[in-house]
Amino acid sequence: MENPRWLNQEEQLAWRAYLDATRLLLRDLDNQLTRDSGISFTDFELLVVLSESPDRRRRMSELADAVTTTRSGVTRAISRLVECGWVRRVKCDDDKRGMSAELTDSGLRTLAEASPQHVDAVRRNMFDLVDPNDLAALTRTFSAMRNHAS
Amino acid sequence: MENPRWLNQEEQLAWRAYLDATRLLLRDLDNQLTRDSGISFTDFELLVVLSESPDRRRRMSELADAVTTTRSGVTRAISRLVECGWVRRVKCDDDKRGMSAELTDSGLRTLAEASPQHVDAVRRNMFDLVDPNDLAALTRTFSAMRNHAS
DNA sequence: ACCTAGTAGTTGCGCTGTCAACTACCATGG
DNA sequence: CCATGGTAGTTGACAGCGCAACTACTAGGT
Repeated sequence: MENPRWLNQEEQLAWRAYLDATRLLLRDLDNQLTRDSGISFTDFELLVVLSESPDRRRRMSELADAVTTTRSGVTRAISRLVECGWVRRVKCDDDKRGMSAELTDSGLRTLAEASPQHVDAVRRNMFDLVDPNDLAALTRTFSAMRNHAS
Repeated sequence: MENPRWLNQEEQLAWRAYLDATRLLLRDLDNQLTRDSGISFTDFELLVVLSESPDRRRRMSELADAVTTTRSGVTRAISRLVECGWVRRVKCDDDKRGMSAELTDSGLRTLAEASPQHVDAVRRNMFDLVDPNDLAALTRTFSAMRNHAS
């Protein structure tokens, strides 16, 4: 690495703003959810994925992919959610190793109650601040990054 | 909250891409740093801030602001860095409550060795994938978000 | 000078997340 | 039909982080 390609002025600006804003945003969203609905952000995301799944049910490993975490992370998160009565563990019949998580009615209700305030927070702290002409640039950039990391 | 302003299609796309890409990127950078240089990403950021400070020295609370963390987070991180010999704790003489962290020569050397590979990773996983015309949009957006959260 | 409200930093605690190791199971080839 | 390499999920050990409580100190008003 004899000739490092340092970031130029503008890239540094973008980089720091991105890091700072993201950390602030994620902490904020987590606080808002915990305070208003007693759910952590990660748990909320899992509930969302489950609610959008056929039969409100999804394999553990698919959940891990869907929210970009490890399998063990999902195991523990689902354990929490089961504890709360929002999710049920269901054995797969086509793969005896497999486990699915299934959203309960209570979980769906909780999600429905938490969602409006959450979207509102996402709007206030992000999308209300995004110039409409810039939205496509964000999508382009982060899609490219996600695909690259895949 | 009788009329939640749900995200539209494009906003949802942007939102998920942003979340996924960011998590992947941060994990990746942390792994790269740990593997290649034995430093975590948070610790690295602190070393950078210190290296840019007058006398390579900075108050604890300023460090917390600079990297968008809590004070307790900084206390523990600095303890780790002191343990490694990369940072020294220095009492403030103008404020007897105060503490500063000071980068040691060894810390500076470590930082200098780690940086090229790190910037390279940041480039490969982010800036190489950003259309130059989109960079300003990123800066605008995240600066606005940071200011809003402040 | 003193009292009080506030700030700087640290620490105990609990929570969450990751890694590596483990068990149970699948699936392919001989 | 069994052996073998790979996959699904869980768990134990462990590290990092945030909150709240605490100590030490500052600063402004009286």
